[in-house]
Amino acid sequence: MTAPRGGLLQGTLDLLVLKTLTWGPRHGYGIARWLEDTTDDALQIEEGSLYPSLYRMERRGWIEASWGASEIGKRIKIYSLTRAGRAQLRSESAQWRHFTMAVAKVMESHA
Amino acid sequence: MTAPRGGLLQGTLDLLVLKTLTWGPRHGYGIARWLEDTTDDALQIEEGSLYPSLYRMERRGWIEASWGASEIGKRIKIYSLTRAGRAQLRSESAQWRHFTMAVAKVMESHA
DNA sequence: TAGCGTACATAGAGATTCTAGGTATGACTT
DNA sequence: AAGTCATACCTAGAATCTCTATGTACGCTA
Repeated sequence: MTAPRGGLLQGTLDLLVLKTLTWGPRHGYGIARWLEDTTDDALQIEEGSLYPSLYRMERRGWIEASWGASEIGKRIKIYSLTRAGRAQLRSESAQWRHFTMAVAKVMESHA
Repeated sequence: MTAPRGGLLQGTLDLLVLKTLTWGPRHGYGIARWLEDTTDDALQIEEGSLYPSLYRMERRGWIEASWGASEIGKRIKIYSLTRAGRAQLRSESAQWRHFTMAVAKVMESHA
């Protein structure tokens, strides 16, 4: 589902997660809640999309994880941005802007 | 993949093609050229993405095709929007705006 | 006749997202 | 005490889309 159509996130999940982590380390569940809150639930973060995404990005060296405990005493896996992750975020941000501007040119075309 | 990440079009190809056809019937190759011209080549429309997309949309009843001839005498397949295609375009347009606005909220967040 | 642009088509690979399950713990309710 | 809910992580497999690579065909031009 590109994005794709199957999925509503259309390939932007990594970008969204990386951006979220610029506000400090967070665990997966917390990232999902923050994204949903920030967008007034316009974005729904499915766990079946989120955890594989986190795993991919960790493997690529964009984020790193450590185990900790939440305020209510639950075991959580805390992710933070690496230097490479910051670079990746800059790159994906630029690509996203470039892409959406191109789509906007088409959608706002007249004639 | 999309959206997707493998692909640069992230699942928006159908939307872009439907929008292109609001300016009148066009053949596949012409749609690709128009999109590239309109976006100053920011979007590259691969034929391996375009033709399957046209097939899908024809099968779904969003566009319909008829054979014709180009100005230089080549056999071309001319697509036009159906009523269902116009409805689909309105729907996908709205979803796209909704989605990009949500992403923008995240990307422009501060804190 | 070699090359280029036009024009359509498809198979298979690659990538991402989603559905649908599973495991575990603590807090709160009945 | 038992049931339910929210928190929290994880994974397999399906679905979908885009891309790479390739093939066919024709007309023009150098």
